[in-house]
Amino acid sequence: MTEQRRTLGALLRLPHDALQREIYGSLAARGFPEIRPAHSAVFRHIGLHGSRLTTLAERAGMTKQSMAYLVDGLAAAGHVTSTPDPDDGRARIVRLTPKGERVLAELLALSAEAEARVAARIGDRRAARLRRYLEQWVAALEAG
Amino acid sequence: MTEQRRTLGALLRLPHDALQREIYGSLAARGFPEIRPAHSAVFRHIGLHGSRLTTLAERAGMTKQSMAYLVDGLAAAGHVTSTPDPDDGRARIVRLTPKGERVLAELLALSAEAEARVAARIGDRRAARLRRYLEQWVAALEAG
DNA sequence: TATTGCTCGACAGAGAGACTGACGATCTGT
DNA sequence: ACAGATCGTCAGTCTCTCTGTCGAGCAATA
Repeated sequence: MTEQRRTLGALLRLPHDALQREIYGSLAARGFPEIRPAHSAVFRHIGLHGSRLTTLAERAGMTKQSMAYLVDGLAAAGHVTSTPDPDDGRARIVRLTPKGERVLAELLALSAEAEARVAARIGDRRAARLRRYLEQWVAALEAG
Repeated sequence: MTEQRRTLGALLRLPHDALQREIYGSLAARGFPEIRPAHSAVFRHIGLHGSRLTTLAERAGMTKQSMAYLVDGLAAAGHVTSTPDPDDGRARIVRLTPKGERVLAELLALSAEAEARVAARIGDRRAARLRRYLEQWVAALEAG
């Protein structure tokens, strides 16, 4: 059983990858096989009434070009629309379609279900603490 | 301050990415800019006396071709060698060079340093619990 | 021993997802 | 009115992963 010590990086990556497989596997089974993990950058950051491409890119921490690539894919599959901004001739507003909103809802639900399964495996208390510590870590990161 | 609830996936991904940036940034600063995160799949799984390509691929959960791509890069930069297996004419044994061993040592050291910084930010006790809960999660994953 | 089937690693090709650089169109502040 | 900043796009590149195919070598058996 000589448990070799894993790096913290690996301890984050392994559960993350498992979570991702679960969630996007279920999403595919529920009728959205075209949604890939990278698309979550759009769903996570898009506003209720739409957002600019540049805003999305900024929030997701990626280039406009990369975000455009993701948005194009989602637009082709009918999950978002991209319409001209009436207030700015250069800009376009990306909005979720009803189909896209269903996907977002599914993603949030699947995420919650996955978290509940984790709680079932390691215990409610521990799962709650795990979340809290991660939140604190993230807060520290964001503080600088 | 309307803290919106993040998914557990995001709470794993954000610290993971930050950790990765820290570690590979420092590694570059210490003279190994050619080592990229994907290469850790090799360093993490290679045995003390070398391993077969197929074994590495299996352990890393990727195809032989993908592992060969990573190994080729490391071999070109002098971090590993790939020599014929005397016991099996088909196989080749991938081994760390002294340079590769230095990289492995740096990676482990940088990982430990990063973990210590986390402990400094969220507290020793919490960091220890965080690691323990993640280990339990991973153990549960491996159990099936 | 000869054959049959499996395994090892390589070759070729593809695709996702990120990047940089350059650019025309448009907005904004002076 | 103009200079400079910003919006999104076009074109090209790179990393990292995948599939499919294949020749060479190993192992078990008829």
